[in-house]
Amino acid sequence: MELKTPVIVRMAPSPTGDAHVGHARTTLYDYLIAKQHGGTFIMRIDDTDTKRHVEEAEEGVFRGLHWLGLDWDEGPDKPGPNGPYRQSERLDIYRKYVDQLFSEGKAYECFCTTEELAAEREAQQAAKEDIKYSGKCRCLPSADKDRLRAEGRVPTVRLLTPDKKVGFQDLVRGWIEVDTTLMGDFVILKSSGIPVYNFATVIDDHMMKINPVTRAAEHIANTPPQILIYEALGWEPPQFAHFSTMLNEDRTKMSKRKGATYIGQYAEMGYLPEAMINFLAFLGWSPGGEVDNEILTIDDLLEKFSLEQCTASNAIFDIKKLDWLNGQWIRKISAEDLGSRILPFLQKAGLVEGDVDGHWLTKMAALVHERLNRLDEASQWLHYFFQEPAVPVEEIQKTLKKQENGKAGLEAILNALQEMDWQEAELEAGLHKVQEELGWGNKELFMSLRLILSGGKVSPPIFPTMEVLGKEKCLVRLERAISAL
RNA sequence: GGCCCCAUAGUGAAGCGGUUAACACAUCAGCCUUUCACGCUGACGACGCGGGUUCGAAUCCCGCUGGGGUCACCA
Repeated sequence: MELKTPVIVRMAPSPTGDAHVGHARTTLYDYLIAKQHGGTFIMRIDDTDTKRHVEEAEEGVFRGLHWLGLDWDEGPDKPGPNGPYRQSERLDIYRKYVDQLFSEGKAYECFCTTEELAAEREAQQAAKEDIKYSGKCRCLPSADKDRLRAEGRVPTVRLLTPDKKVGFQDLVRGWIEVDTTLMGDFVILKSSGIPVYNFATVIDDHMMKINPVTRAAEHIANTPPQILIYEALGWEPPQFAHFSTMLNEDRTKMSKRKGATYIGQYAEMGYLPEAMINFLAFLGWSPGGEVDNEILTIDDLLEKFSLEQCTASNAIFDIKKLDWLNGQWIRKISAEDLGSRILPFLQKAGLVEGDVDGHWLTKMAALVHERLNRLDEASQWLHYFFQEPAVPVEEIQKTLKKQENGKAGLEAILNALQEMDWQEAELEAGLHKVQEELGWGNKELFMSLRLILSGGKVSPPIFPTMEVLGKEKCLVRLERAISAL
């Protein structure tokens, strides 16, 4: 189905303090759609729920999105022709349209209390009837209204919903149709004078000329009532696209209790924004056909993305694949870049205070470049560059058990090392020479050296490690080990 | 429970009436290797079930089953 032009998309999060991964994916798709069509991307804050509103929460959402490298053309932080961009600042606008519907007889006041409505619903549930508003206040005589008002009741406004079928052509799912008799007259203006989400959204989307309306699948059920509002106002509904839901491994909706759901958490775990974007893009979309490479930059996505290739089925957030993708991205950036990205994690692990010599940092990054899947793993690979590791005496003895003169051999190595030029290549040549003289096997020589220098059995290749560690530290550790044996 | 959406290997997915049903992650094996990785090669592994339609169905239709969403003066 063709996309109507001009393309103006919007992302409308409620301010929750951080960007949910679902927000992030929708924002990414919005961003791509807008850019691909030379359109506009508007950020709008849906904060009509005053009870939940938290200051700074909006900023938190933006921070997460910005970290990913996503940005928009207009929004609360980017004034433009369609402002204001917070629903809480557009209340007058909504009011006007409520009044219009009211005066046209398309909406009416409802004096039912929350308790009465809850009781009504319960009764319906018990009787296994459809759960919907009965329409009790539809034809309330004005005398009754006055009486209720005098009692102090403040009415809500409900839309008079016609009995019919409403449908729409979803850009990713095709035709979706619902019978309105199932939903009853719904509230459009709360008694507080603030419109309900569905109403505010329609007004904003229409005034901002949003097309297509893009959002997650949980909004499918909101679409029919929204279309009814468009129709009541005499407006033409936009095109809609509902993206698949992201699920936990156990197929439940992603939530805080079941692992990381916020972008900020992924940043802290050491994922690269580039990898996150790459990963999120593939959850609910695929380039289709033959793909030679799944490592895509945002520019690649700009070229390949299409609404048509979006999937309608729910997708499980597979963190293992994210890990792999993140590793791929780590390998893709330069060692220097990796170094600067690793630094905060080394600081957080308490290995580094303040700055580190950039050249040295780059060399360390190079050592772990092919070994990292996440940035936070750097500390476990590099700790011994900053801290003296304990001497693993037992492991060293085990490694040298076939050598009667293990200790003497290590002393010979120490002596030879003292004379060496501290360059990777020199060290390699020099140590091979010592190895020949000693007659030790690879494992005996290099594993014991690795144990002594790094304190463990696993490390990057030994020669570059020695070079980066420096002559002094290496000799000291060797001496320490010899006396400990 | 009503309504809506969805359904290809463990996961992400290609496929749009005729294919030996791609590819990627994960898993397993081998190679590479001075440890760990990276890399390379290979293996395992799928059309949820039942009916139609059709010469022919993963592809179209219906039912079932399963999963998800939604039924608020939340968004």
